[in-house]
Amino acid sequence: MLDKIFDAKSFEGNFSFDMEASTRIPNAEPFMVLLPPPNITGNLHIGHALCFTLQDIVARYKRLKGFDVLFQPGVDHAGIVTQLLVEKQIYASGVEKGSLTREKLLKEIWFWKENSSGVIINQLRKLGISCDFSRQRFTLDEKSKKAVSKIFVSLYRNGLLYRGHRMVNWDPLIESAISDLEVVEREVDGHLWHIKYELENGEDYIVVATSRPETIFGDVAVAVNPKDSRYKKFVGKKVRIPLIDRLVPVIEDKYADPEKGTGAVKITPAHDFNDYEVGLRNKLPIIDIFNEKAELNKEVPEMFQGMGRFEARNKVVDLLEKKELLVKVEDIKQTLPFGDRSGVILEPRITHQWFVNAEKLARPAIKAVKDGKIKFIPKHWENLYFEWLENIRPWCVSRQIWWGHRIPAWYGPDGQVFVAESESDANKQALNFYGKHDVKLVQDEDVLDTWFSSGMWPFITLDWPEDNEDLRKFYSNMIVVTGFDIIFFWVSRMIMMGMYAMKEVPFKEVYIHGLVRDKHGNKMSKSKGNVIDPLILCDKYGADAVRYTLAYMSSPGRDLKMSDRIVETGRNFLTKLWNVVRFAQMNGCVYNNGFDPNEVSHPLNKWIIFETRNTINAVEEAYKSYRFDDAARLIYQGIWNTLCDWYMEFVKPILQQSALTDDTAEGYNLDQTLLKKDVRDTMAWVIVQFIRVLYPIAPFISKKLSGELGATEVVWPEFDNIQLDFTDSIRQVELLKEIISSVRSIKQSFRMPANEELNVVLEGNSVETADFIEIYGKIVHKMANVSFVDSVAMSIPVVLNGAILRIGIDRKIDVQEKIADFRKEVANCSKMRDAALFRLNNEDFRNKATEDVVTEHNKRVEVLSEKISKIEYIIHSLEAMQ
RNA sequence: GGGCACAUAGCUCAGAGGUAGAGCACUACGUUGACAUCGUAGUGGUCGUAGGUUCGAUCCCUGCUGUGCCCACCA
Repeated sequence: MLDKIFDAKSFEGNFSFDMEASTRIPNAEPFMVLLPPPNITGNLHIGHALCFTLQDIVARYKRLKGFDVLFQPGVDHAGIVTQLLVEKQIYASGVEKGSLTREKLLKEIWFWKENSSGVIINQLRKLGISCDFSRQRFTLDEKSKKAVSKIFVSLYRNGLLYRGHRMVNWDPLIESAISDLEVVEREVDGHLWHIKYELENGEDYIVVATSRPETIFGDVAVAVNPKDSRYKKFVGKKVRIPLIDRLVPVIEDKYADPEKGTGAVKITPAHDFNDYEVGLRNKLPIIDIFNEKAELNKEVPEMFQGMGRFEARNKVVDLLEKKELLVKVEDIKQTLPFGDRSGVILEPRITHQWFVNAEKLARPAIKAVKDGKIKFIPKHWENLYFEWLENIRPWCVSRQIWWGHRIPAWYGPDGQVFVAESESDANKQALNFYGKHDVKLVQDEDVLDTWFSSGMWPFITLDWPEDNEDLRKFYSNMIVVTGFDIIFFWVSRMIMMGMYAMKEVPFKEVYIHGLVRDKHGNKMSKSKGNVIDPLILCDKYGADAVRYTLAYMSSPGRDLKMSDRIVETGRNFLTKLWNVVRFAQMNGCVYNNGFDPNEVSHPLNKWIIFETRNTINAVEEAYKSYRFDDAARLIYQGIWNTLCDWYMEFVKPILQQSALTDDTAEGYNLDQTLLKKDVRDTMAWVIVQFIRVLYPIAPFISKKLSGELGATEVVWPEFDNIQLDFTDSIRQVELLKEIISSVRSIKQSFRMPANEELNVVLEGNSVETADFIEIYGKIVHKMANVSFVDSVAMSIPVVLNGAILRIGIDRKIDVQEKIADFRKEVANCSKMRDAALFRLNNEDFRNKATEDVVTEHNKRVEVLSEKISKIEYIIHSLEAMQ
């Protein structure tokens, strides 16, 4: 027997789903859920909890539906983030900055990884995520390394990957190139300094506006627009760069915008993307004035060398002012590029890097989605996907850090590049190239962008390039569930890489979930202190409650506002379910494997079977279309509003001997014991069906309660064999519900105590009144405290659907208020009826509306008319009572 | 500058071309042997705004306003 107190902690810890996750169904239809590998940098946050819960629901649902489900887990090495984190720790422990070696760092990170991935796996278990942990993978494990090298070499040989010397976004803190996607634009306050550039002969000057005066040392020209008459006279002449007196030409270039600044712009090709282009167009030299930390290098006057860029800026401005070369300073808002990981302002920098020709890889990836081979849910995210891929630029994949996939390229002493899957391959190539053995090759120091390997995750996890059954089965039979923020980073790259390596889409569906926010709708962040830890929530309310709540709130394409309060809704529901099973147990309900719903005879049982079947069919539709919110809601309503509020109350008189009279059974020629058994079986059956469909969302409690009821196996409910005729049962139960509600409502509105015993008369012809009273009399008595009689002296009449109920009263009651209510209702009904009539009188409506709608309108008018005349009759009789 | 999404009850959100829904909150009553993490009955909305399409629009289309987000540019 269940405890009175529902305590998730008492049983959730006892379940491990590893076994069932690794139990596969050999010949069934394959289905794979690709878990986005969490970074090894930290704990799981509430966003992970949402993402993983939703995919776990899918995985469990598919398993119940008989698919061969592979739910593949893993963790991501997360290059830059991890390295920054571990470096920080090492430095904090007293190691001096320059002294850290590659070997030492990697050793420390591997140590960190072992610990961290263990923590993550435990957190996944706690959340009940049913991955197959025996197949855990790591984006930097040996198999991944092989696959990454193979793809790298293949892309290189096909001309889709190359080494180039060009301008990239450079992070001076990390001291590495980063990709365009890792750049975040932020608006900051800045200044625009207007600086005099004097002509060579000193007779005149041009004023140039810049937000970066420290870069004047890298200036190689001043550009003006060819159409700008103001500066015509300067073109072709030379101006003097302040402070260093270098002479540079004034050139014409369309890039100079007469509207912006002063219309004359200084050109610094080494430190600005636009200037770089101008430089190329005009064959200007390139003067790089920064080192990799964005400190000024030997190209600048000695007093500036080694200075940081911001310090240099102040100094330059200072000197300019002293030399009266500063015309004015404007305050401006400017949007600057920051590194998303380091948080520092980035520098454009010309370096040697490896690039992927993303434009070519994007074409099949775009086509796959255009052709509908991959569907985004919700669909509108496809726009974002197309927008990005259609304007994609070369993808810089090399990083000047140590943690990651080392680039499989080797250099000869003359700089000759040998790209190979292994060092021995490279040596072979070198032998071939140089024609001699002893040429020493040096491997590229850099590593690959983390997303290079993440993009291969769908086939890396299936042991590609090894040909195997799982790879053939599961590749392209996957779903990916993830947030919109990594559509560019991850989803699109998986599609590009997948189309390239496998010539086929990796997955057919991409479910994009919303962002979890705090209760005010703010983004969660450590600095705001509004972060909700899913594991703390699990401790407080149980993992099932957290899962249920996340599912309940996840309507497609919408963000979720999370709070403890909302999780209570989930917890309360599970408590209710717990008590449902407790009630069933107390009344001897046990799941009976041989129970046949077709055999039940009591209309209450037929009715609840009907309701259960309908609801669960709807739940199935919801799961199929990934409407987790609908699924959660439907189960909630089915259990709480239908099973608890009605059915369980209906059958109490039957289950509880003392309240049972022979009448209840006799109407159906049933032995009391048989009827009781019927109800017990039905109740257990209904509860078990609901528990089964709840299982994907709340697996712990479902397992526990299912077991308590004696249904050891969780399988998806099947209703195909139910052939019952429900018509009469539904009509009767609907009337029953209406009677009970009406009596309760009348009692409340006249401020009668709910437990006051009253007599009622049922007048009507929709069902056989006598039979109805015989079957349901006791139930109505128990639930509404009224007894059916043949007549009453004084009564308050109530209009039911197809019947009138007279509620007997033994004293005069002020019915004025009630009369007013009824009048309001008449007015309401009339309004609705008139609206329907108005349409019916409209020829266009009759001709153009569908037949069903017209029929429905006719029916509505009829029903409303009847109702109105009944209410009017009631008003009349109430008035007579006064 | 280009694009996407959203706007429904006090709050959080579902919803459908044809009679507006839930949970929470609120009001009143209630501890009857599953459950006070509960029960019963209520209150509460011209579905952001202006047009258009339609027999009919809260739903479809367009403009507007507001909110959030993405991309691009900035001397």
